[in-house]
Amino acid sequence: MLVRDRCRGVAMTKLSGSHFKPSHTAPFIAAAPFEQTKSGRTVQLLSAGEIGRLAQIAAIVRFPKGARLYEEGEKADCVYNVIEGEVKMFSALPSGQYRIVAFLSAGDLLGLSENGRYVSSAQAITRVRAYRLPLTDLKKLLRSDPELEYSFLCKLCHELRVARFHTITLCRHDADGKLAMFLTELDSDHSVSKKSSAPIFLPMTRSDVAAYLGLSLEAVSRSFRKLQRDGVIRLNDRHNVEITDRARFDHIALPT
Amino acid sequence: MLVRDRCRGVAMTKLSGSHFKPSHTAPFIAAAPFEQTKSGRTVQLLSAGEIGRLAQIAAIVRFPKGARLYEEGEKADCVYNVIEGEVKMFSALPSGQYRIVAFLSAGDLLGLSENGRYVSSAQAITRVRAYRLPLTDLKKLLRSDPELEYSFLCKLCHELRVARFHTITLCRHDADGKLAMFLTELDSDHSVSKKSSAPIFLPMTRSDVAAYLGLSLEAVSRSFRKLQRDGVIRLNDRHNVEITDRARFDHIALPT
DNA sequence: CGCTACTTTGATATTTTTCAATCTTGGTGG
DNA sequence: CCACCAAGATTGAAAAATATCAAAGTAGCG
Repeated sequence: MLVRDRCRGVAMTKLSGSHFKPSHTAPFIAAAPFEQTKSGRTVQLLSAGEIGRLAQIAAIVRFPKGARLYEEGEKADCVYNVIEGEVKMFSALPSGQYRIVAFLSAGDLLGLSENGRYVSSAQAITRVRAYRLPLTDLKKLLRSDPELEYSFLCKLCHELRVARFHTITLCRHDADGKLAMFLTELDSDHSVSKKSSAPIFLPMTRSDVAAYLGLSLEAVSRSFRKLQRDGVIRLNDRHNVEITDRARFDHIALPT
Repeated sequence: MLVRDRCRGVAMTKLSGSHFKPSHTAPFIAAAPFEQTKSGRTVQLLSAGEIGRLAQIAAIVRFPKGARLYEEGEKADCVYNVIEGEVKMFSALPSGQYRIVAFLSAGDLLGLSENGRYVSSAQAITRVRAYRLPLTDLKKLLRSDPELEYSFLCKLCHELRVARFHTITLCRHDADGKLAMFLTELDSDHSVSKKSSAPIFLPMTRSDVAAYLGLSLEAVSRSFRKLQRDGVIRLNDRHNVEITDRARFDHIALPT
């Protein structure tokens, strides 16, 4: 069943429990679990049953590039689970600038509120597909389903770790180091193997990187070029970076 | 029943469900809830029943000033709920420096793990009293008690918001502004009313403040003195600050 | 094909870091 | 009770880095 979301005019697919498809079109929450695992990487936290129950309250929504999922201060009524695409979560500052507090992609949750209102804004960096979970339904479901709730708990722990690690990146005072740590972060998201030499995809602009790293966009640009001049990375194009000298790169990315 | 913790040699009190006392000596988890509230402030998330069930698996532990609650990389077996005192959570860097990712006090949780190991170290800044919750018991309890689990969920959301706000503080490039935002953070923790002119207590050293704000300790010291020279704050002693010109202070603390 | 948004590059100014020395303070022990 | 000691805090001067301002170059999109 396809319905039209009156509020935002985006296409929505209403799911029923029996219709949802297993892998790419089912709720997916990615995180590193508490327990010891062999891979040590992020995994799908949801079991088949949990996916099914979540699917019953979920609707698929699509956002074109640049669309706002929600605005800071707006009344919070939904949580989103990203299926594909990239979202930036940011706060606007009085000066007119903005700071990005997180980049979110497949398997991530956003829309967690405080006092009934969204704490920051969310905007699609690329075309985005996501599950929309009405807050009232979700709350009811979580309180009746400890297993599912536990998965959400793990996911939040994971996000907390990521946010706290981000603060360590931000404490650095060298732009090259910040950028290298940022690239490492992106790299670890998308690749399972450590020694990935596959190009890293950066959907965001230099401005966004700057707003995430607490740098001016000029400093970001200069660092990209400097790392390239030094033979540490190669910029295939603005949004595709390859690490050409892993040893030197890792050395720069090592927190100082 | 008083038992001795063999691992750390600290005094422990074993609680039984019927013995726990209601207010200051019962598990306490502070956070701003999702829903709209009148105060908008952090509240005790736990109901009487939840407190009781949590108390059954909890033991009170005491740590002298400077004691380590746990070390980064250590096998994670317990979560702590701070009753009183202040704890710093930090990561050591290869250079020998350290970065503080969070200060924790009454009502806070710490010890959340990844892959069965603690992600950062925790050290008592003052004398600390806390509940120790064995991870296996806690997990079992949470999975059987959705209401309690929901409270933990809210707490994690709260911590995530705090951590993300911290990144906005770290993006500033002026030491005065960072310090003012930090003082605001401390102030909002401890006071319910906004126009508190009560002195702010800073249990941590200048080094700790620096490690939290991504500054050198000299810069922190200079900012304290500068704000005092300008009549914005007054340092009663190293650990007690009073805001003497709220308007100017707020202006400096406004994110830029 | 041209416009617009994004990126790059250059020169200067501001700020903090760093290194070094001195000063305070809180605690200890005689 | 006082003196001493060591950790923590402050201050100064110089060096290093990014921010800022300004201008020109690219690239994607309609």
